[in-house]
Amino acid sequence: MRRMTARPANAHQARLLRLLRDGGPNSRAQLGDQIDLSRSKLAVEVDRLLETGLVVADGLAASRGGRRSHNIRLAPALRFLGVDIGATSIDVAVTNAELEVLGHINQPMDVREGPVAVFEQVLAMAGKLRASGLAEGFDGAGIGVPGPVRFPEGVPVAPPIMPGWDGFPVREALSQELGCPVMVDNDVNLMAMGEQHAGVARSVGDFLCVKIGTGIGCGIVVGGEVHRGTTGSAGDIGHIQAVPDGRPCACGNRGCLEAHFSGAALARDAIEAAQQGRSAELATRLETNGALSAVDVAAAAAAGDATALDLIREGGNRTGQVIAGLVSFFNPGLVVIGGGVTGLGHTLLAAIRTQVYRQSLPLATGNLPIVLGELGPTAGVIGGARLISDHLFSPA
Amino acid sequence: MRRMTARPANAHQARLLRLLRDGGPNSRAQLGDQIDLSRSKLAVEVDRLLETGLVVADGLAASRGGRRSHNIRLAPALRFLGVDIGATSIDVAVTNAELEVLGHINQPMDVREGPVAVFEQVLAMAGKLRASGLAEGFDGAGIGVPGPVRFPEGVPVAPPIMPGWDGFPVREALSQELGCPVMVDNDVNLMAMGEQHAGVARSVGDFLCVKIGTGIGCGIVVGGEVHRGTTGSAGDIGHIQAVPDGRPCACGNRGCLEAHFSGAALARDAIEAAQQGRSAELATRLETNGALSAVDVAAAAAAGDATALDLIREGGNRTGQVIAGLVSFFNPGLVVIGGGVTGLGHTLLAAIRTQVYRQSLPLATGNLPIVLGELGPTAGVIGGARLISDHLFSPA
DNA sequence: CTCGCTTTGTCCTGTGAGTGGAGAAAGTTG
DNA sequence: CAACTTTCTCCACTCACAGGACAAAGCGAG
Repeated sequence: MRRMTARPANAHQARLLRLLRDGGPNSRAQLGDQIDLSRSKLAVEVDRLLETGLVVADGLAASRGGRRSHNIRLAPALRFLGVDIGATSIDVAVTNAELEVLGHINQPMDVREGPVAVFEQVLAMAGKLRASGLAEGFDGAGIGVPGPVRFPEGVPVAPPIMPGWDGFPVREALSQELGCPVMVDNDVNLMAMGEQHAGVARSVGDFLCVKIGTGIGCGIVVGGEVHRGTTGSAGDIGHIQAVPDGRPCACGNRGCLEAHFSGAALARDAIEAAQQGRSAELATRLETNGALSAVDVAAAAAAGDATALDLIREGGNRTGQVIAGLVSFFNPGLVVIGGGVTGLGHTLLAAIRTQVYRQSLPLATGNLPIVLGELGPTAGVIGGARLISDHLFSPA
Repeated sequence: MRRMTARPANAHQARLLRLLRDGGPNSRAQLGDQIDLSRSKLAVEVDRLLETGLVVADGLAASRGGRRSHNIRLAPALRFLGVDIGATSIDVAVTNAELEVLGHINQPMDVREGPVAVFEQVLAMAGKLRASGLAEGFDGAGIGVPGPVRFPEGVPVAPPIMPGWDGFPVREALSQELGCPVMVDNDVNLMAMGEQHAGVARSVGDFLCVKIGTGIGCGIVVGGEVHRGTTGSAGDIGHIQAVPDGRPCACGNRGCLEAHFSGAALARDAIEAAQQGRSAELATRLETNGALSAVDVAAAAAAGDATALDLIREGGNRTGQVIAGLVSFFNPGLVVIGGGVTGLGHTLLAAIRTQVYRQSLPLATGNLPIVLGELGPTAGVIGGARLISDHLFSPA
């Protein structure tokens, strides 16, 4: 099947496509209420979109006291692929044009195996989704990778945790393999876009989205747009100093936030605590599993283990301290906490909140919600779909 | 004289006004090269602007091998007022429509004397400039105040160092007194706009402008626009924790950057050093002046005083540490250092650079210039003129 | 000085975007 | 069936804008 060949011809059409994406099916009249165009002009643009096949008119809506309206909706066959490549696993999902997740699969995989191996896996996963009948093909894909990206070209630059990816033409390669347009971004930015589109950050213009997983990063949204920085490394807060003369970090400095709190650091601390006999709960788990991860710490904490709770609290304090600085600096309207370690839940959140509310200025924190992301692992893939749809739903 | 009554009627006219402001006089042909309009349409819009009196055509330019062009320029009588209210002094300047400073005066004054006293002073200074023949009146004024501002209304909110200003309708009050449109912003943002318009930050889209004066603040420019944050307190980095369990700060916390390094903190440290006999140079100055300020420390350092140099270096290190975090987070294309203590010059800059280049990620610092502002005390007033001209030169 | 060339500025017409009103189509309620 | 509502279509008019033709003004060479 030939996929989405057309693109909106002008800003009006782009606007209409986004309205349909974000608001679902709509009548011409309803669209007219949301866009600053006369009914006649609107009708013309809708007709042109119908001609291109990007949108379809199917069926009539129930009457609201007058003539029944035609349902205008985005082509139901449109499919976007959202791919979230994490440090240790890959998420792939298909969405329809409204960015609703139709299917989602996750596979463990170490990103350090390199782009070739990872892409093989991604393509296999995409193929599986297609084979299951959810899509006949993909009209676009948004990919997140755990490192800085030169956004216009879609190429990772100097990514610390994914050697072998530096300069690899991710966008071009995947675009060829998938046969559709591809956009690439940092995984944290994707998460921010996901929460912005369908999560807690709807209708917030300026917010921060802190992702604590294997590493720590922060998506920055200014005026509804992701801020990527001059070299694409904006939001890389894992190597901000959290503890003066603290632990040595892989980056060569000492006391980086990431060295003191992240999925990796937490696991290491937990193992140490277990081996030193400071926590029976963790020791048991270490013995049965042979290893420990953030999930074990969360479970131990849930079981009331004091050491586990301490670990979480201390990490939350460190993180909160750094976030407090960022809040003073950036003055966001919302802070979202997400990523793998959010399983640590309320204990973590409470520690972060305490630090931020105590250390930042009242004016900046006065009305500042600090909340967990509500989309979990789907934030990234929805963000990917959103990224590519924003691209495709803009004037050619 | 009646002042600027007209406003640009559409985006084209606004664009033309800004081109003329930033590029000086221009022929119709040259304007056509810089704007995406046909010559005919351009001519129409220029004619309309000529009718309103906002621009004038005076004289012919030298021939460049063909017909001589008319010089189109902004009305030469247009005057903007830039006002920079600092913690301890007031700067007022008049500019022409091209934002060139025609006259600039400075008066010491403590902002804590409150808005009424300060405005009396500002009006007196503005009157002096007018009386000197530099302006027959003002077409607009941009005011900077040393605290957070609710920008749309032009009202300071919860300003820590200027009690008595909270909620005072600065914009409205001054607009009445001056009889012209007024815009109000944080002084740090004004400085950033000044350096962006006429200083080191020309042609840089994303940059930070750190102002170290009585307090410490940071102007944030994203994509050419000042980021003010949700409550107008963005850039308030003076109360980011720089030293864990450090000195008590007026804000109630400990170890704030501002408590360890700022004009006020530096003066206090210098007096302490003088009294403890750690610096003969500073002691002499303390005796003759009865007090010490950042200027004295700068002079002592220039004279080779080791203690003074140490004070500067340590402050620079603290500041650099905080900036390093912000650089990792924001990934700017430039960092500008300005404000009163820039008299400390190269010693300070070197300390800041060392910390930033050591602590931030190579990708973020790789090509990051860290420089002193080049406009000094005029940055703020030029920024003020820029602020109001941006406002007036936008579609009504 | 005249001729050819260049640059600048003006005029005019055609095209297409966009508005707003009239009214047709399709429904509901009484 | 009449009166009223909502949705959608059609049409005429306005205005923004492009682009070409052309006039105005200047330079340099012969």
